[in-house]
Amino acid sequence: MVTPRTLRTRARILDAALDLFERQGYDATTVNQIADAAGITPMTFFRHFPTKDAVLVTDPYDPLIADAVGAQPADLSPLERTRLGLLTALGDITPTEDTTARRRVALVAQSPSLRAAVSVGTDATQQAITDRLVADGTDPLDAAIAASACLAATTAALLAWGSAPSDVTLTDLVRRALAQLAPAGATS
Amino acid sequence: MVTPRTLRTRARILDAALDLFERQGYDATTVNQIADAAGITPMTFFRHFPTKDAVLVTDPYDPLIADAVGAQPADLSPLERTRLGLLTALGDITPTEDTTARRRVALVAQSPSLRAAVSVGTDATQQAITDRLVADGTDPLDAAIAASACLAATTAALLAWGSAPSDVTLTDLVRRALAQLAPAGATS
DNA sequence: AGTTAAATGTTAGTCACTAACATTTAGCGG
DNA sequence: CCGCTAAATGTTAGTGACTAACATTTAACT
Repeated sequence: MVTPRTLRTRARILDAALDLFERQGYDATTVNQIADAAGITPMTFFRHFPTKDAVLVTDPYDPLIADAVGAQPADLSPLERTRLGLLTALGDITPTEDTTARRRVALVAQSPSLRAAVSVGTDATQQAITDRLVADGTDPLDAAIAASACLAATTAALLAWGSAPSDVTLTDLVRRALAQLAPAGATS
Repeated sequence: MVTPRTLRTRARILDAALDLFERQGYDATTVNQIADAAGITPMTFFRHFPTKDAVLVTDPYDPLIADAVGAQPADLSPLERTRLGLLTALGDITPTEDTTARRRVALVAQSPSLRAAVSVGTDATQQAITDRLVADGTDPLDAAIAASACLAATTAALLAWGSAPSDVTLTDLVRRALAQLAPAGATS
């Protein structure tokens, strides 16, 4: 059940955490400090976020992305299908860009331990794409290669976006990243 | 100072850890158990390996790889330089393939938390390659994209190798992985 | 306003990992 | 073979992320 109270508490944790992370760094900030600043107990923190890094790392877009990949013409190479699928999905996702998104990404880009946390999420997305490709008859290894390479390029663009000038859009950077993986002479 | 005693202890820890990981899984195995099985103290474990996952995850090849990338013709695209550099470096690295390598990789492939640990190492390698490309005048984002995409494909091949039939060599799989990132019609 | 389920608090614990200091052990010269 | 010394190990005590079980409060809805 999603009650208003839950949302309020969640928002307060998020505010407190982002603030502390930016002021003292991610590693130097303890969950206890976040809980204190949010006026709650450490236990309550973990009821809203399964781990400390979950405050910064969340991406529930896996099914959407996998579907977009699956919707690409099956006669293309796995890499092309993944590439075009990601570009398509990008259009559906970026509208959500709220103001805190950039703060989050900038923080993630700074800490190696956080990038590890991101990689867990990416791993799930990769698996979703891979499964979808394999279901269409692609060899599992080829599928995993295509998915992981495209996602790695996308992630590189995402992290760069965190510290890019504010007039640079995420969409631009991701397009540029995926363009590098395009077969020579492709236009999209 | 590398004394024989140090090497013995290190080997005993490694044996005990691999054995326990394979029998009970990585997450279900505690450092205390490893220390007990190796006849040492938990503290001593951490003097030989900085973290629990360091027993399985180690790759000191960064400078070698970065150099191989830098040695590729500078008029190629960043992606091509990275791709060819990795293929070159592969020849210098794979001879080290000892019997436990496959056990290690197979274990890593199974646990998400371990793949996160791998990604920390990969991250360092990516940075090394990126720096090298940037030093030659490549745009930082383009460099990061090329490095991360190529490494992601390589990692996918590595993980697949862990559970591949024993007559499949790592070299074959990596070549296949990187071939997918080649411009259309390339031969190497 | 009262009921009740959802949200929070409390307590006690595990596990990875660290710091400071004490103790043992192995490798070395005599 | 013996002692000396530095390297290796042990001990103790602690921090921080995270969990389980149970008690308590709070807010949504009638």
